[in-house]
Amino acid sequence: MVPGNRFERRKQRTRQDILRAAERVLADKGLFDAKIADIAEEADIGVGTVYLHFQTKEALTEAVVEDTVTRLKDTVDRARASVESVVDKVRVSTQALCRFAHANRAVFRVVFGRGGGYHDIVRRAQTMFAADIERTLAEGVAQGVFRVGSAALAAQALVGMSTQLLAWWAEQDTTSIDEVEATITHLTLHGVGRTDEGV
Amino acid sequence: MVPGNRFERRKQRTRQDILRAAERVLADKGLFDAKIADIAEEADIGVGTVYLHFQTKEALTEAVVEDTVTRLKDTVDRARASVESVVDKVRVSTQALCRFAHANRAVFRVVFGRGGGYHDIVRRAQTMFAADIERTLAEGVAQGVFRVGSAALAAQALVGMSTQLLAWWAEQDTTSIDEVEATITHLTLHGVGRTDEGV
Amino acid sequence: MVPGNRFERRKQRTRQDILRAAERVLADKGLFDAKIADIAEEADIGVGTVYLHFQTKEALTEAVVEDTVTRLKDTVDRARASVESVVDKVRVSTQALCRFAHANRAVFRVVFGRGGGYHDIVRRAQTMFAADIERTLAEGVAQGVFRVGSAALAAQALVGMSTQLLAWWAEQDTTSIDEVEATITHLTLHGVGRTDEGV
Amino acid sequence: MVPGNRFERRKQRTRQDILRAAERVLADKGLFDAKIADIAEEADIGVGTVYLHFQTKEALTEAVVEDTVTRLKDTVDRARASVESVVDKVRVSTQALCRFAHANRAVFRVVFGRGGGYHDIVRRAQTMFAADIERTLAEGVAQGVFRVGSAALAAQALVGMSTQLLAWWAEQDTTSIDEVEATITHLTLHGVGRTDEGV
DNA sequence: TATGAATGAGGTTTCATTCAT
DNA sequence: TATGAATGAAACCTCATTCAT
Repeated sequence: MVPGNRFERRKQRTRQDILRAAERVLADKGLFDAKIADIAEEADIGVGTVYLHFQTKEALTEAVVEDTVTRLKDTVDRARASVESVVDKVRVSTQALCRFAHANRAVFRVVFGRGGGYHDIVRRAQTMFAADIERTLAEGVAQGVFRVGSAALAAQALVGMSTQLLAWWAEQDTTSIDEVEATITHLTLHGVGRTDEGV
Repeated sequence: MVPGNRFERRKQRTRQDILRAAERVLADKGLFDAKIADIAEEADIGVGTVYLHFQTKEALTEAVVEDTVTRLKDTVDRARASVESVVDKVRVSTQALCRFAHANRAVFRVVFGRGGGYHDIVRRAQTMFAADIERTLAEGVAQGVFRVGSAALAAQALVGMSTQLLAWWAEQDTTSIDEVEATITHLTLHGVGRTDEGV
Repeated sequence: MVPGNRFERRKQRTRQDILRAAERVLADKGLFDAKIADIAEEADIGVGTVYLHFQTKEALTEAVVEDTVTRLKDTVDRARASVESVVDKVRVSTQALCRFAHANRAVFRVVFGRGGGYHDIVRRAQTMFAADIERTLAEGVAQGVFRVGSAALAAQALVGMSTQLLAWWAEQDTTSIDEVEATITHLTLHGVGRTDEGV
Repeated sequence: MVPGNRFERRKQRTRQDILRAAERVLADKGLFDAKIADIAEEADIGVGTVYLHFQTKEALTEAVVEDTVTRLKDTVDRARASVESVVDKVRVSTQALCRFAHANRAVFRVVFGRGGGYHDIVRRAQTMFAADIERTLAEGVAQGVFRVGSAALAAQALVGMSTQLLAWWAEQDTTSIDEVEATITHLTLHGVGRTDEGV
């Protein structure tokens, strides 16, 4: 009823159109070869309209990245909160991460793949994820379930491993996401070493 | 002695000057904000001279990356060849990688850090490293020392873990390279799990 | 009373709102940095509404200038008509000009200050003022009261002197308008020369 | 002989080419409708070359204005220094100003005409000229030759009168520069009043 | 071989104007 | 009549590459 709402709704829809178009174009051309004109054309709007919604090209790409990172963090946080044991936390957060990558393959490639780390926001995101994992690791160590030298370093390493492997996976077509999930989970919990020695 | 040789030597020296200058500028400004003019100035030569040695900017950055990757691969290969057991191969190649990162901090940041994966050559390098590790893993599995689902996936994951952690380390100043090495080795062999349960 | 009148009155009021807002914005940002969007916001209306009242940006700024020039000319004309002698005409028209500048400082700065002469309308206005002054000068010369080489040139020069000095005055805060008036009047009638030599 | 000199000479020649082309284009199209591309074409060079010599469009127009103002000030200063009496100083500096305007008609129109005052540098220049004149006026007053209320205000007014009249003259073709000079000199010394009353 | 001024295609960004509601 | 999101032409500026010296 209120006119402001109608305008506002339309504006928000256009904003979402731009974000989705940007995701597609960025995934297609990469973070540095994507031109604003390409994105505008993909969204089927004028170039000026992009600047009505985002102050600079930088701001647009940051919005794409931030949008993705926020959704991913929500997903992983919810998964982690749904279980109790630290081992389960590792399992389900890995599962959530892989499922997200599977459902958002193109944009995942943009954000965590080639050139993704170029943006501060990705680094901040990795730091956030690492902080969460560090807490779980510390808890596991306290419970005598985990053993790591430095929880902080280990967390950083595990985030690196997961994102790199998923970025690699997202670039090719020969591996199922389930295999990736199994690999991450197994390496995280046991590394490459045998754990059945006494069996 | 022959004049041709003297010219050739001078030419090679200039080429090396450019490569070293490029490493510094790339590390300083990043892969996309580094201008050819910056590199020429850092090398204290004219811009035109750069184009006498490298056909395009792309060729120059690839040369920087390739130079680094080649030296790194030599180092790791030699280390790996110096020992027999698969566990030792993991240990010494991790050690070699970390020492190289320590000795080539700036350029390591360029090649494996933010935006590094943007270049095909880095991806090819990661694939090469992964292939070597995959062979070691397969050998270890055959010996009953290692246990992994897919050696190929695990190798990719371990390369990702190592390079990401080292890239992170190279950006900051609070962690010693030895801690990093210990973390990578431990996670690779055991993950975060306890392996002394029966002890 | 008639509906048409009410609409008409409202329309005229909006038009005046836009003109006043334009004066403020133009004075604030200058003739070339003032955006239509700025003016619309200052007037608290939509940008589209501006175009219901003025066909182009040019038309709006011309309206601002013309409005000011018209009011100024009315004021000066009335003053000039109120006295008889040519010397008094000089005195009172200078006085009227200064009082107008004092009462319309911001818009005076726009119209006669920096960049003002960019618009044809200002040049036409100066020509109109100059024509009036020229007539007074010619009359004074005929009466043997004034002595000038070319009344046309002198008129142009006097208009330039007055508007420039007032534009300068309008930009700063250290001089009273009365001093300015005295200066213009004195220079117009006597220049910098002593006129009391024989006294 | 020294290569640097040859490069430097060529560079300076291009710089001058650009400045001259800019003067022509600015005079032709005005300070705000002149595009960098127009100037580059007029100078018969690439657009990039303009930016090799001037950091921004603003810097280029400032250079044009500053160049003109500097030459003008030199001319007037030299003229003023060549005579002793304050009345002669008024005469010869007016003469120098008019001759400069005559010899640099197009660029004079740019700098002191429509839109010229938009640039700070023009305002600063007017202030400098006014300061010189103020000193002469004060000297004349001390000698009992001149009579003004405020030397500062009078100086500002006289600068305004001269530049405005010359800008007007530069726009049209019907008046000789000598008439303009005579008018400025006469108005400056005597205003419009008769000074021969007692004769 | 070395130089660095010159080039110009191509990118980002602005803003007067339009038009569907 | 009023609105403000949308438009796109056109401007500024960058920088990899060339070329005359």
